[in-house]
Amino acid sequence: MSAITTALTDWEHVQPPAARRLLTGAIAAFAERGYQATTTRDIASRAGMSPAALYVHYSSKEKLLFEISLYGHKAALDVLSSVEGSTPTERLQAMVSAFTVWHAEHHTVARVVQYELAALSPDHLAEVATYRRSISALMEKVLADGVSAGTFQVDDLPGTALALLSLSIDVARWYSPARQPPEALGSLHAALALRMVQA
Amino acid sequence: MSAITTALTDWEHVQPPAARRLLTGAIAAFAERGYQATTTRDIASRAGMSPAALYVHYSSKEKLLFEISLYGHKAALDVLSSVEGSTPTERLQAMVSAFTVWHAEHHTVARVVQYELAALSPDHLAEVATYRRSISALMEKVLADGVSAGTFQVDDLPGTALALLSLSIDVARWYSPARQPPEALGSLHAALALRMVQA
DNA sequence: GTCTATAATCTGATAGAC
DNA sequence: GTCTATCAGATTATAGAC
Repeated sequence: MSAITTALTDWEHVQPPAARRLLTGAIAAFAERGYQATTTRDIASRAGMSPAALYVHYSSKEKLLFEISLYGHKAALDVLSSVEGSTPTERLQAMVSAFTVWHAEHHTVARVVQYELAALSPDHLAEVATYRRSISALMEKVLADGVSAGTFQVDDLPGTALALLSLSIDVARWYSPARQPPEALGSLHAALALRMVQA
Repeated sequence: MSAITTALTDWEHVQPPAARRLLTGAIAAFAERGYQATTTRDIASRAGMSPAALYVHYSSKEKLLFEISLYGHKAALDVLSSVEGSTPTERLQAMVSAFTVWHAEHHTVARVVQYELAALSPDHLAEVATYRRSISALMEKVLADGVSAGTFQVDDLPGTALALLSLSIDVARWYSPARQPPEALGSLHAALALRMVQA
């Protein structure tokens, strides 16, 4: 597990602890009810503080969302880019599996990353959009490699890449830990993905 | 096109016209910014009315959301259940294609249907949940039929059915008419779906 | 760095005239 | 059935004491 992925798991890089409590409280609240339905009082009370204390650590509610979204996007990109494998087949399976596992394991953060983009300021949205384009590019690259090698047969490359990402991203919408372990879901999606593109 | 699907396209069954203008305005607003970020003033002004006029036609903002969500769920179920085909292969392709086309063509309503469930009251959520279970059951049925007939090979039936639905549902998240016609996307998804389950 | 208190604004919804 | 006016409460954010 890379440094950034480990960091996302415990958020220990967010200092001081009060700022971390606010951030993890905000993640839980945003994932549960959405950004707009979450109040600063709600976030502060989850962190055991008064509403005013939030503004010592974050200049606004939107800035808190941005911190979560930015770090979440970095972690999601890291998960895809740190995959290893000597063939396109191996890499595609590892990518789809890891991306699905991440969306299941971190489904609260993933929900904020995937469904609260509209609440970001234009500047902040532009910044996370660069990470989103990198994620799409990685998926398109492995498909192109497989086509070149003759192991994949893909008619619509951008469309197929988007469909593969959809499979993992949509996990954030419905996943609940009670349903199944993330790894089982990752294996299923990796197998389905391979069948979708195999020559 | 069945009666309910035609009706969803123009909402002519919503009477009087003032109620319809409020409802279509609410769909646009909810899809654009989400339910919580949309104000009753916003909805009313899109319909060319004062905020107070909304309450002559709908008893609350949540009731308006429920009307949209309920009818949207009915239409989505209708799209899946009115599919024809003599073999599981034909029916699966037609179902995935039609479900994807519906989510692209009606991506504003679909966004409300798929992403605003948390804003519904417990009673209203329970009512739309019955439609959601029917949708899942239809997808699981066609897979089971294909397995029985020997044309499909499916290891995890509920998981694969959910993955197939995900492919279409996630369209509501990213679709923009500028990107591609709904039918092209439907064909792509139908082809990918078939490869996912073919024996 | 946290608190209490509060400013300034916005929210869903209602009252009553026309 | 639509309007203007408004209520009662909630919202983000700030001021100033400790």
